[in-house]
This record gives sequence, structure tokens and C-alpha cells, in this order.
Amino acid sequence: MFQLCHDGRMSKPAHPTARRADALSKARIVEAAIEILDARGEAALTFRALATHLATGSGAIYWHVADRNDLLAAATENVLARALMKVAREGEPRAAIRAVALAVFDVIDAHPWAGAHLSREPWHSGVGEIFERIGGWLEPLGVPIDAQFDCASALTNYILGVAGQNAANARTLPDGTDREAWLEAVGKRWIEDDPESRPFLRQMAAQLSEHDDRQQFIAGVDFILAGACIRRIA
Amino acid sequence: MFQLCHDGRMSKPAHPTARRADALSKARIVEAAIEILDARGEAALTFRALATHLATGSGAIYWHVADRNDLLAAATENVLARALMKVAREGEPRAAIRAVALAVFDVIDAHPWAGAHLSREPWHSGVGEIFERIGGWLEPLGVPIDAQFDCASALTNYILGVAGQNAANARTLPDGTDREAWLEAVGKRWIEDDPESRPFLRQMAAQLSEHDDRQQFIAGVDFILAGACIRRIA
DNA sequence: ACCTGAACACCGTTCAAGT
DNA sequence: ACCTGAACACCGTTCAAGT
Repeated sequence: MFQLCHDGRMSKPAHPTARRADALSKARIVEAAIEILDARGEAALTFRALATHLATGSGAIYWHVADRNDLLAAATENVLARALMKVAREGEPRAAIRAVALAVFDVIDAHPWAGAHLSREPWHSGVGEIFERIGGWLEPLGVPIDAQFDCASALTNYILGVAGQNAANARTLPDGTDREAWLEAVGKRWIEDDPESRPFLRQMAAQLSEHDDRQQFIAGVDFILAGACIRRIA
Repeated sequence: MFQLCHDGRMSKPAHPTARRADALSKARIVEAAIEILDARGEAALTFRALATHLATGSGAIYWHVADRNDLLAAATENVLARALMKVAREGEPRAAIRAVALAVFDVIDAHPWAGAHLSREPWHSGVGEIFERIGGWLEPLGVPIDAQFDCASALTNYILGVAGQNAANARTLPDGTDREAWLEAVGKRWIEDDPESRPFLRQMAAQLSEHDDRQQFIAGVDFILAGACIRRIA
């Protein structure tokens, strides 16, 4: 899978150490990092693996990238920006906000490591864009002016929160596992932690293992929007 | 600060290696871990530091604890359970839900590392309790039956999400830093990332650096509750 | 300017050996 | 049963030396 020459050119390298013909750059490094992260998860992204993948030394990477965190940040920014760029332009406020929210949901579903990083460093510039792209629709949606900041903030926090949870789930439910059985086990454990009671969890047990994450995510977005549209009483 | 004998007994140890008189136990280990985590942060919790703190060998810790993750999980469960236990029993639904939410908010404000762990492993038994303690009030609050699961889920996700963000903030804003200046800098950067536009962020800039996190957190909880009480139209 | 790769200062975890 | 601490297999990061 990881070949020394991954650019397709089959020319025999002059040096046995196989120095690449094309120059290193931050963009190329980030691209390689994303490949490793997607294929083998966050723990697999080591400077040694990355150096091998890029057919270089680990020190070379440090010439273009400050440290591991910088690398993770750049990779996260990359996939997030790409996802937000592809969001269809909507004309209706609710649909537009949903589209942004779902784009973030989906990009983190596809790249769980990005969700983890986003909830570790929420001041990413991509988060600013989420905030803006959502906030701009609150006025036309009818959210009172003095509730708009709280509302945009709640939505952003909610989206990043769910993103983080999803990243966690993806991390512990690697491909093969039976999602429904696992959720059922978690639910059962939650109930058994307090065998005397927990009536609400007992009642919700079925839904807990059968619900659709993506649909439930949107339900939460709708709650926040609906709640923010109401002029508060006290 | 970290003395070999921290139990107050000043008896001279028989061995120069200072073997403790009191036996090791998971409870004592977790307690020591919490002290280190609170005092010096998540990165400072190493088995070597913990072993020194407990005046033992690193291998001894493994007799009582599976691995580092197990330790972090137990510490998180510990502070969370303690915080939830102290929540005042309320009679009114909205006040009761707010009380639980604020308890989680405050415990993570006090122990940021717990917030980080909670958003990495949201199937903790403590999360089940949050879910139950909130969910049980939705019926009396007037949330329609078919919205209760989505609502409890949205609230839990929101709470854990904000918890994670707060943990992140606490991690990067260590004691001394000027919080307001830092938030202002983040806001400015977000605006400058797209100098053509970002009108919403521009408008919210002042609020971004001046708002009260705790109050904004509760505003989000109220949005979700208000939105869930409305019978949905489509 | 950019790249190399050995070296340094750490980790978590294991395990033979002790009591 | 429980504890000890050296040893192992890794890390991120640095840096003198190369081109």
C-alpha cells in the first residue's frame, strides 16, 4: 500500500535511499497525513510512518510543519474547508442551516480524527466559518436579535459536540462491529448501574439501539432553532 | 507538595526505598491521579509520576488498574458521580434540568481533563446518569412523548459538547492569561480569514469576547427545552 | 534552502524476581 | 497476593551534517 514512489513515475531512483523527485511541501505532507489518518486512524500518524510514506526523513517534515499538532490542525482544516465549500447554496434559512450542520456531521463521520481534533481545538478558523454560515441565517429565520449570538453559539457547540461523540463512536466501533448490539449493551449497562430505578432509560432502551444518528442530530438542530425563535418570557 | 508519606504519619520507613505502610488500592490510586491531574494537567499524569507520588513502582499500579485509559476513566467517573450526587433536588422540571446541566458544566470547569475524557468516551456510566436525570423531567415539562428521546439526547450531546469546548479553553488558557484578550484575538482572526465578508461575526465580535460562558450555556439548554416542547409541524 | 537520519529524552507496558 | 524496578518497544523532537 505505501510505496516509496507513489507518483506513478517508475524511474529507478539514483540513490538507494530513494529520494523523491518532486519537492516536499506542506500541502503534500498534509495530503499524506490525511491518507494515513483515514486509512489507519489517529494513532497511526507518526512522524516515522509519515516519513516512510513520503520517502524522506522525519526531520524534513519539521521543515514544513511546526509539530504533530500543527499537522493535525492543518489536516482538519483541510477536510473541513473542503466539506463546507461543497455545501449547496440554499435559499431558505432552515434548509441552509441544516445543510451546513449536516456537512459538518458527514465530514466527521468520514474523518473521525478531524472530529476529535475539532473538539480539542475549537478556535480553528473552520469553526469561525461554521459560526458565520449559520449565524447569517438567524435574522431571516426570525430569531430575535438579542438571541442570535447565543443561538449561533449553541448550534456550533451542539454540532461540535455531536461531532466529537461521533468521532468517539467511530473510533470504538471499527468497521466490523455490530453497532446495534453494542448500543444495546451500553444501554443495558446504563440501566444496570442503578437497578432500582432509571425508568427513563428503561423506556428509551429500544430507541437507544435503533435510532438513526443523523436524523437525531438534525432533530437537535431543529430544537435549538425553534427554541431560539420564541421570544423568551423570563 | 508531593511527599512520600502523605497520610500524615511521620514514621520513619524501614526501607530506604520508603515502602508505604498503607496498602495500595484502586481508590487510592485514582485519588492520587486526580490530584496530579488537577494540579498539573493531563499530560503530567504519567505512571512514573504516579508511582513516585504513591511511593511505589509503576508495575504495582498495573495490579490495580488495567492501563492509563482505565485510570482516566475511573478518575472521570469519580468526579462526575460526586458532582451529580451533590445536585440539589428540585421540584420544578426546568430548574431540575438546569441544575443537572450546570453541575456538569461546573465539574468540568473545575476538572478540564474530565471533560476531555468524557467527550472521548461518551458511553461512561456517568453519562447514563445525566441522560436519566434529564430525561425523567421531560414528561412533566410537557415535551411530547415522541420527542423525549431526541430531546434528552440533544441535551446530553450539547452538555458534553460544551464540556469538551470548555476543557479545551481551560487547557489553552492556563491561569494567568487574559481571557478577554484571547477571545478577541480569536474573533479577529476569524473575521480576517475572509476579509470580504463575515458580516455576522463582525456584528458579534463584541459579544464574543465579553459574554459569560456559563450563562450562554444555560441559554442553549433553554433553547433545546423550548424547541422540544413545541409540537412539530413537519 | 532544504533534506538526512542518528540521537535524545521521554512515554506506556511487561515481566522476572522478590516479599 | 501483591509489589519492585529494570527492560522493551515505542514515541515526538532536535540537530549536526550533508546537498
